[in-house]
Amino acid sequence: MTEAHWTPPAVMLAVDLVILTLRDSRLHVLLVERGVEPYKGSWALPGGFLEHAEEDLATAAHRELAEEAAMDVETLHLEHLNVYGTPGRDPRGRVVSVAYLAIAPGLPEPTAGTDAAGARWQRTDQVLCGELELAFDHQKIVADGVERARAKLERSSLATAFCGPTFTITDLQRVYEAVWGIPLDPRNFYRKVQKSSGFIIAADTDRKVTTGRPARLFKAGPRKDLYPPMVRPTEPFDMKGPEG
Amino acid sequence: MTEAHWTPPAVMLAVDLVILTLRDSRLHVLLVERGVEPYKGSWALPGGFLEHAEEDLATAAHRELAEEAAMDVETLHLEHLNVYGTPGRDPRGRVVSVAYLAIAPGLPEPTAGTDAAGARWQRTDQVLCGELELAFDHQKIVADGVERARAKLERSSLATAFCGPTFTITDLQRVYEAVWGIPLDPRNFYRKVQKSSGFIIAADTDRKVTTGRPARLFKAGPRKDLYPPMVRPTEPFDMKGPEG
DNA sequence: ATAATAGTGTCTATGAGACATTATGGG
DNA sequence: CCCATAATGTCTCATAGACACTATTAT
Repeated sequence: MTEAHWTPPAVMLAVDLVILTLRDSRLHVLLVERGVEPYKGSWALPGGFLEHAEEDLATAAHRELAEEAAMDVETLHLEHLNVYGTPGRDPRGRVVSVAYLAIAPGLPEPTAGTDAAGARWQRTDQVLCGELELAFDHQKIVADGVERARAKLERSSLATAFCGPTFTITDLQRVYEAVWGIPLDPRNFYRKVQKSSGFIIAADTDRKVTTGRPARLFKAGPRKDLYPPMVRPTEPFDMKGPEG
Repeated sequence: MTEAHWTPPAVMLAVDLVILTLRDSRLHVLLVERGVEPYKGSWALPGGFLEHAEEDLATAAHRELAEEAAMDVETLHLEHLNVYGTPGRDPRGRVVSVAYLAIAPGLPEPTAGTDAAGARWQRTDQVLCGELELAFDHQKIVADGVERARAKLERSSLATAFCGPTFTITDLQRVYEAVWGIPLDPRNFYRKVQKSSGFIIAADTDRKVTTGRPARLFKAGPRKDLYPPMVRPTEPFDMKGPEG
């Protein structure tokens, strides 16, 4: 706003969604197959432009999710992830995309919506290593989303959101292992989680039926922020590595 | 993108900057006095609209910083903070603002640039408690920026960026105390920081002149991510408080 | 000497990690 | 009985927090 009667340039605003879930003890991300140019036929994150100038960003995110993947999860909690606005990232012109992150328990198999040729769950590790190439800069967006999820497991009780309404402590451990990508000791995990006051509380329902001793069932506790945090192991610093 | 020949609506894109620094061992944020409507005369974060449709967001942020606060800190590292796009947050129409966060050592007293009537450093605690009301939703943006800074001190070596090129361990402690808003034990802090490999390294320059024993000088080490993190004390969870 | 700040040592409680052991179900 | 998984206990080491003490300058 340099001049009095100058009007700011308009840009196209889009939303992109990183929907993470757990399937077969592996972290998956929701992808759609693009039905229109550009990148027609490529896999991409669900998302799209604002419908009208007054549409709320979160509203647009939910709408795109329903349109492209036929998911009407009104209850899905979307969290702002980042903004991707490098000029040239979209061949259609100046598009600034606001990325949202959602994390949820075993979601249903998606079906392609009106705007997409297909929709499916994809293992995040296959996306991160480049085994499957995504449209636009969506690989970077997925990487940011996964890293955010990893960090959130440490200080928040988010992991319980990956599980169903009730779960065993082993179920919870699987979440941490899948998202962090490392194995954890069951005994120590058990102690740590139970000692974290307010994290999980016993559910007085039946136990989980399985081979072996039946496990107790728990549900998410009232605590949202964990203290002390569940610190994830990191390699120590050796004062000479290229990074850290 | 529902129809084939439908074009997305255009929105006005703005950037806002949360520039944090330390003055007199207190956290301060850079504010400008608005010279134009709306909110003319109110204090607000520096920022403004994109100049043209192809301008990069980070470029716009640096430009606004120079225009409004006469700061030509090209080297200032701006980090994406959040997006504020609630319809109605700006009376001029649909404005989506991308907030950036920067953290730097004792910056100079700002001078009002071409677009602002004034510029000054303001204590963040006075902004957060509402003692000074800001334009738009800028109080919320400041709160988000401060919380982000607090969290970053734990896992990154960011605190050294608040200091000059060399600093004493006490200087570093003042940073943590000011940002976290709590006192720390000097002896334990000393041990902890020195044991964190790669965090700080001794500078073989002179010692700091002061009354009392002269202090050793250090400079930032190569390590960017701290492990184990410098966990900030938090009140324990009592299973009944309204929050946690 | 005294004041003032820098830097070190020591003690204790707690948590992390490794791993043995017991408990409880189904074949 | 054996097998599989759940749940608990024990040991050791590292760290956090509290705080006494020594060191080095200026006045």
